[in-house]
Amino acid sequence: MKKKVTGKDVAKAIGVSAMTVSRALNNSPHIDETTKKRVLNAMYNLGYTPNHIARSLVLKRTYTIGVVIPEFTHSFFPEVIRGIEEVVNNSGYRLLLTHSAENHKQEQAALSTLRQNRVDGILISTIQNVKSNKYYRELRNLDIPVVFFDRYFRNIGVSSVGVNDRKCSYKITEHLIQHKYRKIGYLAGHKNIYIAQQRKKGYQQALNDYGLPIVENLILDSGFHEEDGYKAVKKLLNGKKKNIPRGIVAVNDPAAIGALQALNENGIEVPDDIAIVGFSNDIRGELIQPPLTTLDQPAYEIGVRAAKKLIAHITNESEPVEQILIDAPLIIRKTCGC
Amino acid sequence: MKKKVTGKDVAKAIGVSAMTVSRALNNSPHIDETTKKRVLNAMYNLGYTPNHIARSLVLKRTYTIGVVIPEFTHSFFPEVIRGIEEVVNNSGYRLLLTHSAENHKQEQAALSTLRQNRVDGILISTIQNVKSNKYYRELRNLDIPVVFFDRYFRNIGVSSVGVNDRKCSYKITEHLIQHKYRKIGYLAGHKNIYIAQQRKKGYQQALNDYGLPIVENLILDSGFHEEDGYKAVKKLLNGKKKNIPRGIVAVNDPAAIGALQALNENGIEVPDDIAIVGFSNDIRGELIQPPLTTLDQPAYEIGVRAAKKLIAHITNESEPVEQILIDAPLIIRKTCGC
DNA sequence: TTGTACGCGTTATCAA
DNA sequence: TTGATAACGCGTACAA
Repeated sequence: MKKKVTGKDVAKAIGVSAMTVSRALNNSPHIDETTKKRVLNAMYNLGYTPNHIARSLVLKRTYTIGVVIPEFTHSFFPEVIRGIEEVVNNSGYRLLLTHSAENHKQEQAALSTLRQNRVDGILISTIQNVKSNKYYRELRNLDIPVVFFDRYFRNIGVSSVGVNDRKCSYKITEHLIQHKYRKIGYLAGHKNIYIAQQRKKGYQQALNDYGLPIVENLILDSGFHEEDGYKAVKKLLNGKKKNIPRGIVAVNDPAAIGALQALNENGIEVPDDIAIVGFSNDIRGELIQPPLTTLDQPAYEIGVRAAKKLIAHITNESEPVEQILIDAPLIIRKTCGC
Repeated sequence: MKKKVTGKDVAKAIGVSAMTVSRALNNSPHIDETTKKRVLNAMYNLGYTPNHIARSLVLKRTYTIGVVIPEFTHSFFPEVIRGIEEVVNNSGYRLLLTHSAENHKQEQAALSTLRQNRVDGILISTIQNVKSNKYYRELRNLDIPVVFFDRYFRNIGVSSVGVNDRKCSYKITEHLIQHKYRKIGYLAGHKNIYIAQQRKKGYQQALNDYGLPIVENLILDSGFHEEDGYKAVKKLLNGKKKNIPRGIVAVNDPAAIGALQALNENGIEVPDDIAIVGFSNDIRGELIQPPLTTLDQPAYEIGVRAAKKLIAHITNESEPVEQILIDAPLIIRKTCGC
């Protein structure tokens, strides 16, 4: 294990001051070209690597962006990170990645880690079972800029980037209605999540706009995962016949996939007996039988937009707080039956 | 934007020295319990967050581990990261994530970034088109420990964690042989990648051990992606009949999935006309028609083992260099036809 | 163009 | 148990 070479070592090696080394490194105009070359040469020969830690300490900027993601397994977040990563790297920043595992304590710890590391800004997608947004309101008072992505809150003075859940949910519900479905049920996500609320509202508004009644019994309690959709449909099939819809709008793809499995197991033909649509364009939706009609949640773009907005906040003190909504295109496959 | 509170501020607020604050923070035994409580209280009231940057500068340790991954889209690496993350978090480290995008320049930049940030160690899965391992040999001479994961080199004095490619490839080839397949082809990955070489060797050795000839024409040039498998099989089907095998061992699942698509498009029944097996247990393998027989590359475990080994190297100067090989269990589904 | 002095926020060391 | 001082590696401000 070699000892680390410092700027001073480089300076000593060629008989200049540490400042000259620093100037060579940072392309200062106040340095002779010849001297600069000598320094650069010596750096290379000695295997010098600038100490970003020390640099950060004096500059009070780390050029590092912190990310908090709630889960890793789903294909969505890795894709978002790819988008973030693209922007961040091209802007000379680094990425410090943390993980909340859908757990409040871990999320707090993650935020604390990022702050201790003095990241210049934070991108966060919150955990799901948020009881109140009081905690997140405080992020506004943090000493560094924050941008929410995918899962967000409005009206708390923090910028966010997400899909236009309400509008898109409306769109896919409308798609079913336009194809003559009338009795349309809903597979709901967690009540406390803003996006779940919005998607439900979109579903309800579509029914409303087309003069269809909103039937509470057709709205099934569920969650965001396969097992949630699976259980909800199992329960539905064991319940009263009159509560069984002709079409189902699911809060997301995993829930739809779980539901589809339950339907398949019970010999119910999709879409002939019951149609079903999802939300998020999970990688499996295309392969499952029958292929799932869904909305393409543009993960990569969400990452890109969120990262850009955050860097704007970092760079420009007066960058306006904004709720950025991205449209999710409809992907028509087989489960809608058209 | 509030000004950041320092330890000095906390000290001043209650009339102690900065050292006392530091001691309270680090659970030093040389501090009075009452004083400690006063300090902790003041920290809370002032909203103090320790500056990890400054701490790292003096301690010469960042408690940060750097990761270089070659790609993000595939489901494999996110899962590895989950494993790494688990270990790293529970050991009081942080994760600095970088991305090489299968590109040599970006990989070098990533390593440079990590070194500049003075990470305590590096986990790296190398890019694919490596011409020589000369570059990676130099990692051994780095001033910090390195551990390869998934894609690695042997005999260059650096620890690594990966699946036992040769043995597992042997195992899945043997599976085909034992089910009476005789004319078995191979969909090869890149020549320069160690794991591709190993998998090919496993395939060849299985043929050999069972007294089957190794026919060069049955070994198809290919790559690691869907389109590579797709093209290779298209070419095969347009070529001479005698070169068409009864079974195909693919270097990995994406290649197998691409190949399967080509077979489907040409009306070739799998497994009745041609059987095919993959390697890596891609999330899609289960859903594709027919479901893919493959080997379950234990991504999470690879991440865990690699992170543990790295931390061992960091903590213990004389931790032995080791090539850790993990077994990939066989997952029998439909494409092998048994 | 180059160098010197100082400070960034923290901790190790030694003295009180 | 507590505090003063120096040091970590670098950049800003100023002087030469």
